[in-house]
Amino acid sequence: MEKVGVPEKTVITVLAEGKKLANELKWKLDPSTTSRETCDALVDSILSAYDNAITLLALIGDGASPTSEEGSHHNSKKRKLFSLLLLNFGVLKTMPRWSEHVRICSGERGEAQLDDGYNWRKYGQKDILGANHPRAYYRCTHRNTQGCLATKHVQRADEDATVFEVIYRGKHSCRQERLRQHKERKEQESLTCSNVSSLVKTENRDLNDPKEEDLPTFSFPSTPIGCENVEPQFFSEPHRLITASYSPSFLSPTTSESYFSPSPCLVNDFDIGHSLESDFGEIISNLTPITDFSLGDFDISIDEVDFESHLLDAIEFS
DNA sequence: AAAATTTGACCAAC
DNA sequence: GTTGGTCAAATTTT
Repeated sequence: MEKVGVPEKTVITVLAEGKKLANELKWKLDPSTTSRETCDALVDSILSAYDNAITLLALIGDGASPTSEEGSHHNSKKRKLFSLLLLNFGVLKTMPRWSEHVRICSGERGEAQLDDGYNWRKYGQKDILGANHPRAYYRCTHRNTQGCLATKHVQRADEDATVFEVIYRGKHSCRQERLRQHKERKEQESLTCSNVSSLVKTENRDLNDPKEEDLPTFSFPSTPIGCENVEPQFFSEPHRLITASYSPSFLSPTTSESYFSPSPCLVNDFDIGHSLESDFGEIISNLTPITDFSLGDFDISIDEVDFESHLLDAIEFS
């Protein structure tokens, strides 16, 4: 079994991403040429990169490494393990969640507006018990390339077929080139479109809210959970709520949904029904179970530069 | 050829 | 046993 400087490699991957972003921010820092939103977005991504890196280091440093054994493994195996890791370590569970209601109004031109500026990749659809419409699952397109863990799911409301419930999980730590342009466009539209009502996002940290200081190994620098600065302008600039800072549409840009008829127009607030189901005590207690994992053999192909592999390798060889 | 979606299978958690 | 969430092969789209 070859020994590779894997933890470094992993964290470097993430941090390098953060550095790129920071560099970008540096050049765009001039307020006269760059909007506040752009800077905010960059800062958010940088912070998320830190989050990821710190999470990785926390995993590594916590003796969470299983003893690796011989065997064969493929990428699929790695990916499954990755998901499991995310699950076990509460990386997913602790991610900030918030929801939005999107009301679509017919007549509006469709596809182009079914776009929140983020690049989503649909990875599943599920019929939900008691619901009239299926739920579609999306993850950030840049998950593998940049380690962005943001996901969302979208579901048409039972009571009002013109409303979609969108539940987000996790901040984007990726670069989203389209976002800025998209926001600007939406902003213009909202000035001329009277249909736009209010946009309120509701995060669900109020219930079962762990003290942020209670985060030992997972504590993230400025905002442990990260809800607070997912979209800072929502809190610091309330007057911007109605603008396109968050657009009504959350469907995949290139996707014409199989069951969603398009044309988003206005957004309503929405109180998420369920609470964050895990607190940090649980996370810590969850640190142990992962240890009885045995990973397969080790092969780092040179072309294999995706985040998940790095994470797994990091854990394997820490 | 590459990227995104569809859809049944799979799996952990009730 | 269900159920909600994810995976991944097949398929479609670009």
